[in-house]
Amino acid sequence: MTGTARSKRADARRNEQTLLDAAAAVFVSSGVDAPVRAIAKKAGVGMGTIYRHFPTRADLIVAVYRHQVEACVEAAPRLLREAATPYAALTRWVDQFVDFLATKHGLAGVMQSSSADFEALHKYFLERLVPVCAELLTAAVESGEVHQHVEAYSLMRGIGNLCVFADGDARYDPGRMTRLLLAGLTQPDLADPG
Amino acid sequence: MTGTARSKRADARRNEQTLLDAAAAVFVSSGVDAPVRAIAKKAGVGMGTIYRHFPTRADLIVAVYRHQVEACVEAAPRLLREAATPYAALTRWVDQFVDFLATKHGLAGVMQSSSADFEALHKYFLERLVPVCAELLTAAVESGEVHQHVEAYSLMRGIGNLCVFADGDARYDPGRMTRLLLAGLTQPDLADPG
Amino acid sequence: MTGTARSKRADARRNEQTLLDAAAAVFVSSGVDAPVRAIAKKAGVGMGTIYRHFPTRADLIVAVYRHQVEACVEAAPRLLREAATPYAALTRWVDQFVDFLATKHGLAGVMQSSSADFEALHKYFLERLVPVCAELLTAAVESGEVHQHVEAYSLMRGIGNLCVFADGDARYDPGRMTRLLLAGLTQPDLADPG
Amino acid sequence: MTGTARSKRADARRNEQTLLDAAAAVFVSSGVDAPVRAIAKKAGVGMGTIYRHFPTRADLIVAVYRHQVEACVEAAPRLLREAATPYAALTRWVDQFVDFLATKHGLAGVMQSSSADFEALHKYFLERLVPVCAELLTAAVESGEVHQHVEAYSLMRGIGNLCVFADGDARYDPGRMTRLLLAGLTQPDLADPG
DNA sequence: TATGAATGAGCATTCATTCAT
DNA sequence: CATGAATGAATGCTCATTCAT
Repeated sequence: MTGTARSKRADARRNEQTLLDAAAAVFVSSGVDAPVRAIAKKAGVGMGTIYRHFPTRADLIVAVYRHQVEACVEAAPRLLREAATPYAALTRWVDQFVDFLATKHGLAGVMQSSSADFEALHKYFLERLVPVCAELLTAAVESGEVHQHVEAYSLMRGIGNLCVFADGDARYDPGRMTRLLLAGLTQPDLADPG
Repeated sequence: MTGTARSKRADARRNEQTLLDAAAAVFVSSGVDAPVRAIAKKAGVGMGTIYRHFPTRADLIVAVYRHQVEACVEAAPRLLREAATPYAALTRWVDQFVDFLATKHGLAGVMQSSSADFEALHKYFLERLVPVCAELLTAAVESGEVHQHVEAYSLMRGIGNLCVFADGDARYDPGRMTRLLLAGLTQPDLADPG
Repeated sequence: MTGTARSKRADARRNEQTLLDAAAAVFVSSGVDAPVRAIAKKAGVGMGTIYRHFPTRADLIVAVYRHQVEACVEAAPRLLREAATPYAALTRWVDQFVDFLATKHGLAGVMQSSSADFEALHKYFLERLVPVCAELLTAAVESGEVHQHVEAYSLMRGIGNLCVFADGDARYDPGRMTRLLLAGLTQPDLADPG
Repeated sequence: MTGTARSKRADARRNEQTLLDAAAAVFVSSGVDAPVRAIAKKAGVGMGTIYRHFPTRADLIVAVYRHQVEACVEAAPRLLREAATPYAALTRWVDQFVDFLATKHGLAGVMQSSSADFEALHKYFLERLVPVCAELLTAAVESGEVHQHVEAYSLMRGIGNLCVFADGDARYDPGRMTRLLLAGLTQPDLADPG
């Protein structure tokens, strides 16, 4: 009995992983808005299977990226310990996030979408990442490295945006751009030119 | 005959302006992805008329925003003359561009898109703006204000990205973000934390 | 110009009639819930054409049956004038309505549905028919022929129900049943058997 | 062995009752068209179990309502004995049937349906009830109370129809309507108004 | 040249039914 | 025998695009 249940669960889990892999692949090539049919086809399953495992698209997207988001969350304390300074930790943390996000076609957009369909996704990303970012940011302010005030939410949004449409364009380097953005934070004051 | 032809052309021009005004209005309320039908209705013309004047959506979007893009292009020399420094000119130029872009629901996204559908749009924006941006950037480098090397193309893309999904989110300020990005350019060196 | 417009309108009108005929035919064979695709196919048009002419299913159903409903509405005064008594007028009016309704597979059901989708339909049928029925009923009460009190709404619902699933069953005669129902109204009192 | 078999059968019966109770509950809240999944969930069993016990939905519906249908069947002789007259017995019998049917969301509709899916259901209801109704009707004719000729089949269909869409509409009373229908049967003659 | 009716591909979603475990 | 995961047909609806008038 337990054996049967266990093997079924194992099957389902295996299948779920197949789904997540397929979805990840399709998201890369067609964006996170890719047709459910396309994902199902890639995974070699029926559409119903997708809906069974992930009732909403937001659920699927969260599931696809959860590991990497959690990895970001978990990386922060370590970076804060290991990096030379809080600002260095922030920089490396942002690097990691950018490495994750830059190739996820459309994720940045949907991650901050206010559409009801993506409510859960929006919440998940922000709830997990904003506090971590805030911690790093605060530490960097307190260490005297960051002089500009920016809300963690706003910074995350900016970083997310810098990653939009980044894949497939060799001439655009989101990592470089985020580094510059962070460098801007260290500026004592921004002269007002107008 | 000439008179008729002339007045016909005048008619056509008037007509086209009506179209552009209508499109601009609809773009504001429904984004640049708004159904052609909606634009035609707003303009009080048939859909065929829109297709006649603007075969692709990219053509229409370019036409709608051409004036403002050209205004950006033309503003650069003046800013370079009038601003206290080249960097100040660059900053004010970027401000102007952001003011334009940030409120155009969906424009930033579509402008950056590498989708074949928006090829023309993408090209137009970059062809017009990148050289101007390059000029300002070069001047700011030469004045010793900007220390970081960045291609104008890359910077334009970054600025454009910072404007994505900006409207409707009171907590995110694309102007502030672009200022920080530009501030990053003035940094003598970016310590490598990893 | 007028000519062109006129011919277009004529085309559209012709087309609309084709649509209504097709819908009526499909409603008979498959009920008023028939797939839009089926109606479109029967009419030899694309689905979009259906949606263009009749944005909601309720709109389509109303359009299909409007003539007959209006015929019922208009018949009442004449019947009241011509029939021997108000009760006779009521009877003949109900006969006419039953003749209309009995073959309209599913119409009775949807006509009284409280579903939001059929709101318009529901309202149309009841707003048109209940007042007429009330008039006939009142007259028959005042003439001393009808002794049982029944709201016109309730009677219409009952008559409608008696027509459900009537087509295709030779052994069930909704006309006969409604006659009996009406005959019940003339009864001075209903003994209470329990 | 016998003991095991017996207890297995007892188990099965218990199980089946659980299913029926669950189905009845779901039918009340979601109608007799409720998804199989919902019923299985309510019963705490897999969907396969439902299919094993009741291969078609009609089988399930029949099983759910069999007791009440049989109660109707069995009530007739008693009513015929106890009621003041055969017509009174008929009236009370119909009342009982209406009380049963009117609150079974969708049952009346499906019971009357000639759809192949519900063939078995349709047949069961009519085969059980028509003979009983015929008996009551004949008695009432013979007692001189009923003057109108109606086949029991036709009457049952009419009564069933009067119960359609009855729940959820406070302004429609199927009991009242069936009483009127029966009252119509007592009428000596129906004048032909045309 | 302008109009807008018509087309139909494309996508989301639900659920009856089957069958491997 | 029971379970419930998987399948995929069915259906509603939108909108870009074409083309007869």
